Amino acid sequence: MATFQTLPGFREFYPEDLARRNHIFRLWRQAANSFGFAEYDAPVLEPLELYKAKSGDEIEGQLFNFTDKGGREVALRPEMTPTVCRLVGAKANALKRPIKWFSIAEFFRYERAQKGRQRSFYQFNADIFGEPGPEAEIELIALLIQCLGGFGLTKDDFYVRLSDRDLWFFYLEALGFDAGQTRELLGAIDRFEKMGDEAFKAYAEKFGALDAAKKERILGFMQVRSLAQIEGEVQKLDQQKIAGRLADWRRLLDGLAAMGLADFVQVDLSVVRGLAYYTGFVFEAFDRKGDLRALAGGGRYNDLVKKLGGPDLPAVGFAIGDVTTGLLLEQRGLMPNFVQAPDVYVVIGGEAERRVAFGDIQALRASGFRVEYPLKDAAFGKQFKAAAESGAKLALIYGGDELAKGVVKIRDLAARDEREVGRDTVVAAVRDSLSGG
RNA sequence: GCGGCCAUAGCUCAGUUGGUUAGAGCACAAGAUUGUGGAUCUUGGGGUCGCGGGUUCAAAUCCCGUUGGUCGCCCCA
Repeated sequence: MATFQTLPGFREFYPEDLARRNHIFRLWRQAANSFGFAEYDAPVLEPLELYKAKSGDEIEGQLFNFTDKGGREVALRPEMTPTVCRLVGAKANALKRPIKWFSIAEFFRYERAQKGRQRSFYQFNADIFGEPGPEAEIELIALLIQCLGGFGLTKDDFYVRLSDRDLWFFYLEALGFDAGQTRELLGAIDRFEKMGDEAFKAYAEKFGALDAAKKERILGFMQVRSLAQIEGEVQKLDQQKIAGRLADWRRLLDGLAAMGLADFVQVDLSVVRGLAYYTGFVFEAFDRKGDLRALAGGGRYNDLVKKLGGPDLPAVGFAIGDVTTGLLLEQRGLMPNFVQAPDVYVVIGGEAERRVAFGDIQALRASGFRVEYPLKDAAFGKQFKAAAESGAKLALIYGGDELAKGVVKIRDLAARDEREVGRDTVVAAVRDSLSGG
């Protein structure tokens, strides 16, 4: 038993694990590139204050934070949003609009691990700054769908639930609730799916029992699953602001439909997301079977850049995690089995043959072939076994006979046939054999 | 921060009412096999039975604590 253990919730990536992680990262990066997003990165360690400024003092309980040797209060980053707001805010006037950025990075949260959640995890983050209209949401939701669809996941595997915190604000305002009550109610709506009626307890304790008729309307609004239903619910309210939101909803849904993504999205006003800083559309991606936690989440946060000291800059973004994505791909059999087979395995007779083979091995590797050979002398039988197990397509045989004749034997391991070529033509012969197969 | 379950070899696990030197399969390594294949056979390395304490003539086994894992609650950026 090892004396030193991995810290709780932290992750080690053995080669097979890293191959899976790289596979996920590769497709995310490909998706972002095809959408014209630019990649950035930033420090893992940030001032603690950055997160407190965004989320409040309570956040400290969820952070890996400490005092550094210079007396600074610091924290390992639990998310990218405040950081990217700072980066963009600092240069906002010099950046071409729209600003479309993404990153793939590791994050840390001091929480108990559970299924799909570790203390260390990776997230793909994509954000658009400087675009106030729903065109930014169209772009991001399309990218989110591609970030899952790229693996072969279909509309039967996952979907994106769409909602709108602004619409909720206006709706509750029209029902006569003030801002404080509205915030509390949005928290209750967020918890309702899990807790049922219990979710409204906190509101009742603060503001007194919820009027039964209004509660009915709130529960009814949560049931809304289409634009037509939104229109039906709000037309009686006759509010200018709500009319504006409806126009944005139409543009958003029309745009997504025109991209052929209508089957991936579902209007669902029961989603509000717990985060108070979201200001408009919010969305979450879920496994259709529903046995995993959220795959991805995001929304509009028009006030955050300014709140963190930058200019007044509208923004939308989302994040998608590697843990839940990996679980879903495993469940659906979409995680490829990664084997790193060499092109060529070199079989070496002995000391003299090894010295000759080394020259050719170097030449083959310099030409881009993946070449392996036994580090120590071994019986031919064992070497052929190793060659077969390695998955190599070809074996090159450097034995006493070949050396004497100035040739190399090339064996096609699958076809089990061999030919001899002159030593000076080995690279060309290997290239020929591999391209022919 | 709170609760349920779990912990024996790298992995999956067996281990009798507490009783000799803790086992198997897989994996790994060597040999059979000094010029041809993923098989087979033989052999080998690998264990503080998570850790600490207690009960007992005797503990992998029973008790307490602790650490870690896992699942859930709170939270979820």
